[in-house]
Amino acid sequence: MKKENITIYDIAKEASVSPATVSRVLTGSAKVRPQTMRKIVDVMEKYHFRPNSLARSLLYKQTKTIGFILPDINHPFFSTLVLKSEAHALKLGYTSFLCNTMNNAINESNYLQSLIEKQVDGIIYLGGRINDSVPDKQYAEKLKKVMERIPVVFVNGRMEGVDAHIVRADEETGIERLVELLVNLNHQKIGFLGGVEGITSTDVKKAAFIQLMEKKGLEVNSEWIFGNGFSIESGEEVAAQLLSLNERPTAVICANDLVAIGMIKVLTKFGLKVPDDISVVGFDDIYLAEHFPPGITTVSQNYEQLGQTAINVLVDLMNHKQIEKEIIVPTSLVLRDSCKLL
Amino acid sequence: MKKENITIYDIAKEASVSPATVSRVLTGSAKVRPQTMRKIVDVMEKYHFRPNSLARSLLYKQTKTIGFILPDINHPFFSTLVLKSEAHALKLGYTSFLCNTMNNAINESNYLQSLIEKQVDGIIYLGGRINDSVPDKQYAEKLKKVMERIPVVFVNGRMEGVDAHIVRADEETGIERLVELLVNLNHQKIGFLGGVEGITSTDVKKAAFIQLMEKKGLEVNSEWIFGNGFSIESGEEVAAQLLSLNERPTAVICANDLVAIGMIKVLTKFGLKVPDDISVVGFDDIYLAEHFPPGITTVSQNYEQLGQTAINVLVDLMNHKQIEKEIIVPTSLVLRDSCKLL
DNA sequence: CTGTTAGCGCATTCAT
DNA sequence: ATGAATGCGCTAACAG
Repeated sequence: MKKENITIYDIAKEASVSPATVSRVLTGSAKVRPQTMRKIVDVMEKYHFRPNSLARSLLYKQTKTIGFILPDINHPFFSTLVLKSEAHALKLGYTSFLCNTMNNAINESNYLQSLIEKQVDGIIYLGGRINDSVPDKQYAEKLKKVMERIPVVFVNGRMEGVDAHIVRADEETGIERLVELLVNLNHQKIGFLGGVEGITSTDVKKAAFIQLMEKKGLEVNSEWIFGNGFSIESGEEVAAQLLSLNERPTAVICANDLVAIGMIKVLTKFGLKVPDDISVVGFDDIYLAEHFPPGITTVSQNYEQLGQTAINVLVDLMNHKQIEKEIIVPTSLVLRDSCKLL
Repeated sequence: MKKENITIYDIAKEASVSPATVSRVLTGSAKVRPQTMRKIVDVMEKYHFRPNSLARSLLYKQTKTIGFILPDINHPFFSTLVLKSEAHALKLGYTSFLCNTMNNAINESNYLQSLIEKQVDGIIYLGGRINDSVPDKQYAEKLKKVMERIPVVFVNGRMEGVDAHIVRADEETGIERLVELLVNLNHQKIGFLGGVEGITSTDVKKAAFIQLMEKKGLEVNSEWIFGNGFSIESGEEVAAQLLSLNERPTAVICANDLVAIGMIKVLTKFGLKVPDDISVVGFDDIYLAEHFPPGITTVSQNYEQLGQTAINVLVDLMNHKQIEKEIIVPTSLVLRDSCKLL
């Protein structure tokens, strides 16, 4: 079957006008006599006519479309961020392509290619290779080429050698708040667990942690800094490791809430109570952090603001507005019940 | 700035060939002399040329694009299902539009409109108005019109008066397994909590529950059937209500895992232990069900199979293959530790 | 094997 | 206020 589309020509013929006039009522670009207008609108409704945005986009050279590149929509951090971003984009008239790379570099390249061919007006890069502290040279080059033609915004990431516009949550300050909180609760033996070495968000957090600890004259015990991953499962592993330590920290900061959840789960299983026996804090404030017992003290990414800012920057870029290279969105401490006075 | 795109004409000129020949190397639709081919490929690479898929789609009348309509990507059920579906769609060469309606009818209509204008090849309808047991007449009509031109697949939903292709998890059998499990554990006083009256998935489950209970000669106490929502919060409310009951069931089936989580959280807070004092089971097997203490016994939606099937049906529809109107994907019982022998 | 031409559906000149 | 003609970028005839 040939998909026989209804076009403005069909409408024009039936309404005994020219295609141009139909187009005028579609765009409102010029005055049309009310009488003709009515006739045209009637015919359009009769056939449930909708203009083909492909044709329009081909002409206008814009598609009102944004591509999101991210590792995994199933991770609450991303699903929340995408949700908020997409909602804001919709308000601004943009529809969103979703590209889950599953941390697969080939998927990532293919998706990038596909987005370009589909002529998206801009790309929001939420994660993937842009988070590698030591990025793939070739991919960086490709990304730079892309950015010459299409606006790209990195969220919570940066790629060495790629001078992209960045919108990021203030993870440093978030970590600092966490450290200060724990110190105020008399903790001195504090660990940092989970995350992945070489991924910017982990490196940033770890660096902020170490720096403030040292500044406060507290020991940074490298035995209390380990872990590999962002999932509940990796939190479970980390907890097991922690349990086997000779000397344990009295409090740990986890790379994110999922890791904290995994930790708490295993610690509890082995009879350690959180926060009575050990204080555990997370990061991200995924919606679960509130509900997972005992309620996890964490740092909120302020998803709505982060998402909206990213979209706003992207749209500004599309409109060739001058705009700062890096915008930092504040994070905020969320107090719950997973840490207590030592 | 005018977005000056590189086109096959530019490539053709620089390679001293005709646009048609460039097109041929792009599509592989006809033989090109290796020598000419090389020349063309070189020029294409030099300019990082990528064909404009809008032009191509305009011609082919297909965009290799699928639209997903769903309430909220932040809900783990949807995020998992979308993830699996999108991955499969990608394998088949399709890119996905994401449309979060936030249960807002206006958003839903707008998105539907937008998807049509963007000429998506098909629509996967994961939730929203298609789940209303008593659907909006006008919207149903609109949907029917859409379906005349674009394949649509409903997942876990149906809409009265709209004869759509449906792919759904076997929720009835899932509920039956749950009931049987609880009965085998000697429970007789069983409640069904959460969900929303008038939403098909809730109605289906509730009906299956009542039917099997009656068949087994067990009392269906209407005081043990209540709740309004699919969230953790609604689970919390439901738990509070449950606690105020004169006579309580010994086991409850929750409309989904989030409700179960909310319930368990509040019950625990009020000193009731799950499963010791009351058995609680969920539905969906979101990834949290495994990790939320004590580990929630539930029914898996088999996301991967469900998602793949939905995409396969949609693609078959796009290829005008004859295909069953309704495909039921099996669900499976997942045993964990939230219920025990009475 | 390669070039020329027409058309996908729409919006926009330029006329009238 | 309206119509005719043109082009957005690409591919599929149709020639040669």
